[in-house]
Amino acid sequence: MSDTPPSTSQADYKNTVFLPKTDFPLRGELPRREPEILARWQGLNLYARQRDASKDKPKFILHDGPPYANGNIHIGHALNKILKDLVCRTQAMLGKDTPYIPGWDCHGLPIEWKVEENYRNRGKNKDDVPVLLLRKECREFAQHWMRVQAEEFLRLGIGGDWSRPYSTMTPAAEAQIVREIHKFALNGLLYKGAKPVLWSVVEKTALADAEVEYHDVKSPTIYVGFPVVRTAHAALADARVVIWTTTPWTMPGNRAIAWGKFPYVLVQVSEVGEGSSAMVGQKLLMAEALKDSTLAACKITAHTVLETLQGEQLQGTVCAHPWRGMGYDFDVPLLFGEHVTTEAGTGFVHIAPSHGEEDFALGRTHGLEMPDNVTDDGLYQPWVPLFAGLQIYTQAGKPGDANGAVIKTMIEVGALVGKTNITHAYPHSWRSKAPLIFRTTPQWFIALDKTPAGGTKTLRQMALQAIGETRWVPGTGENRIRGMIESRPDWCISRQRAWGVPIALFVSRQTGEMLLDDKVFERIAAAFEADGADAWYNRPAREFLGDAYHHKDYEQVFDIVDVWFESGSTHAFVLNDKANTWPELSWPATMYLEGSDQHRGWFHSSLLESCGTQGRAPYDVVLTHGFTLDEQGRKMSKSLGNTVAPQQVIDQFGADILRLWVCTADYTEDLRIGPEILKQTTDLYRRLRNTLRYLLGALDGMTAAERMPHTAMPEMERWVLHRLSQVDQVVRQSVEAFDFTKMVTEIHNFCSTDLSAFYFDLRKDSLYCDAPMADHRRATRTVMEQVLECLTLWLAPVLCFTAEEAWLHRHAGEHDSVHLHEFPTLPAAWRDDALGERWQKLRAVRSVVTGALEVARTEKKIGASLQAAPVVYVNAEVAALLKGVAMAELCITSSLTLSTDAPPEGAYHQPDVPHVAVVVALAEGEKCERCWQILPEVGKNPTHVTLCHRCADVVENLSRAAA
RNA sequence: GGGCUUGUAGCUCAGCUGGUUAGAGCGCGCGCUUGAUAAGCGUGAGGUCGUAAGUUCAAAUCUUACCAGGCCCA
Repeated sequence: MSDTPPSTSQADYKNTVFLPKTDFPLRGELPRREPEILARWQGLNLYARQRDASKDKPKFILHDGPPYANGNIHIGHALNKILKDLVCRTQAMLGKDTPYIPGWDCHGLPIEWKVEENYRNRGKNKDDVPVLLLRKECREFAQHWMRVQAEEFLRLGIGGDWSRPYSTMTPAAEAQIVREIHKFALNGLLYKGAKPVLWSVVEKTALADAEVEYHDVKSPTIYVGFPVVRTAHAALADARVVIWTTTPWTMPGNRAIAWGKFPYVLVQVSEVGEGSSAMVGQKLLMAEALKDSTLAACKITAHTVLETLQGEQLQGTVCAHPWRGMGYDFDVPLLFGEHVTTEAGTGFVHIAPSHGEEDFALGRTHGLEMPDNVTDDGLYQPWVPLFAGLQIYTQAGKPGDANGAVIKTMIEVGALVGKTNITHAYPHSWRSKAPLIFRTTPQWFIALDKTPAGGTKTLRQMALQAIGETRWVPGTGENRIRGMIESRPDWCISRQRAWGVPIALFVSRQTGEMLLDDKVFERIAAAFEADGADAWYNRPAREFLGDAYHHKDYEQVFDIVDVWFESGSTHAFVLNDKANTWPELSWPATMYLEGSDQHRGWFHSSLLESCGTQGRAPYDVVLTHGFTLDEQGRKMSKSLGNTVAPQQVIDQFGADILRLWVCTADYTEDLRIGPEILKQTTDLYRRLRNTLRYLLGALDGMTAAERMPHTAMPEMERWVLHRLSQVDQVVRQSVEAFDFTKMVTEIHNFCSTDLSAFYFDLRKDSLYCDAPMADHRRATRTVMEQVLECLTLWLAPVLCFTAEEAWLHRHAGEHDSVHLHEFPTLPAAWRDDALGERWQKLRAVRSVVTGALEVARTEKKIGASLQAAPVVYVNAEVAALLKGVAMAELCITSSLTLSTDAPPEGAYHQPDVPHVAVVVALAEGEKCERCWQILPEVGKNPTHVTLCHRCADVVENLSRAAA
């Protein structure tokens, strides 16, 4: 090295190479950096600036489905909110105004429970707590979790007006909800009916399904013979129809017997065993399939079969209640029951319409009486003959004296045929652990099959029509909700609870009719507007009733409305709100976007509510997503230990990783997440980040003067621009279809296959070694600048933090943000499909060369591809394709020879690329110290003996410029 | 039990109305590079398309059953 002039030392040549230079770090360190970016957005007041900048653009209104404010967010919440954010951000970048007002669902049972639990822990009984105090604590509880969840959503990068969210518990919301209820009262769809519910006599309240748990208990079961009094079938004239029940206490409520479509037998008892209740000579009717088990249970040891008949033949048969003449003188008809099976019992089911779901349905169909036999605390009502005042369950949750008394009376009248015990699953309260009873209670309903006042269609018909007029994404959602709306019963909207919006009505004590008076309704709504729904509890009734009515004539309804009715009304108090709190919104929403469970939930209730009050759906598009599962496709549960918490992902990887995960999975189905999938996501992220980083480094010092017009560019640069326009098209189409998977896949493959593995690799030589203002290099940097711009903008909705970081490295503006820009509008001239096809072929030829190089590498003939100087044998057609193409540059070899001669024996070729064969030779000459190409010319330049001509020129010019 | 729905390489996804040896990216193995370096390039190995019948000249693609999941109901 001593004879080499200092100015031409290797180290100095290295300094003349234009390597990528950027402060954009290789590693994201997202958990640390994202909060800084969030703080910057807050400082910029970004959301407000976005709204301001887009206020004249067409609106895309994504109405937020309110999560329930009672705990930290889980991965499902994260998925939902990220998808919403993706929709809003992509639509905004397409040129729409996308105001987003997040909301919360605040009323309802789970919160009420939690607050009650706090009381119990302090040794207090919730019944002793004034209702307004309870409601206050519920409100504070919900407020707390709203704040917590808002922070968590914000951290995910969800853009929205977090300073003005909506909630279902503001006075304005509660007032509008009550107005919506009144609309249903006035249009005639609201009515008072009855419904069987699971009732706790200990807590003196109905229980929701979620409050019920099942435990095995031992129950007395009795076989009772109902004497036939009228029949079309002569043999049955003096027979008894045998029913079986595990709840003897329901016998006073019996009003019918149900049969099934299977064979029955009439047997005559000829012998009974020890302790049998049956009597010799009795004729008993039971299902053929259950004969043996029934006879055995009733200890009937011998019998004769008198007759076999089909269930259908029982039509018209009527029994007497076993206690006829003792206050139970009504007829007990035999009716067909869809639910009757031969799985257990006798094939006859005792029907007590007040004490069972199916009993109730059958009773309604046939107009059976629904006696109100049981008090709130589990006693027979005073008017129940024989049993008034007896107890079904005690206040300790133990069986009372009712069952025993019923059985005793059955024996006395000779109706008991048999008695055993059974252990079976029975519903219990999950709080008091007391057994529950079915009890039919008065409730408020919205009628599905009634035409509202002034309308021409029933609510069900309107809803079905609205389903057809809505765009469902994916399309399968339409079937699902249609099936539900077609078959659902009337909507029961009342709940006997404290934490919610009361069904603020008055009912005449005299007629039972509800009071329908606009003025009364307006006073109620005005009071709610001022004080919230608490007004219903803390103001006297006469304040609402006014002078026209006397409060003693009316009963005030204190049931609260189903929370689904409330959330189903959000469109009314958010999109359409009277006070114009959110003037940027409008009704109906462009889109509702929730998990697929909401076909039964929010999509459903919003549809019914809106059809009932507005005659159409509150949305144009409904997008649904699946559920998050673990990597094995199992549902996540704490007990399985397979949950993935969003907080954990954010702390370990960053929110952008979670956002990218959403974009790699197909959200129309269930999505899996777990360690391996997250690792894959970080790998994808790294590729995207590195592509941005490389471009930022390559563009170091880029100036406008360097830019080159499209038409002056080399073919390869024009090909890249063509690819940009293709990707742009896919991105836009994917956004229109809400297909973010396709969008991200396209971008990622472009980065990987076209840029990193091809274009960047090939252009390193020009970028690093050409003179700064060489045409070739200018073209490269002009294209790279466009590529960076496109990638940053396309990725902005997905990697909202990383894209911002990249954007600011390129456009250092104190007040700028990538999120204030739209997708790039690319010149139509960039699109060149012929060029695209041509380059596909060129890359195929290239793949034969790289294949050949790989063989040479394996044989240790070469290491780097620049050591090679392949000879490529092609036919005339391929030769024409390659004419004018710098093949050595394309293949990153130091030189390359084309030949149309026949390839020698053993030349490398690939079956998928015909007429191309390659023989790898070593490049001749010395290695240029600067560009590393091996060329014969190296050593010929007296000043720069280790450089090629190009590099010597560049270095000369540089040192001249420096001097 | 009912309604809707899913099952393609280790992972995430493409495979249109049935038609040549089932594709991509990532990961993995091997090699190269050390001037994108906790990066980059090349190359290779991975799938009897959940299982089994059936329709058809031909099925991942249509039908049925079964198995394993998911959501909602009962």
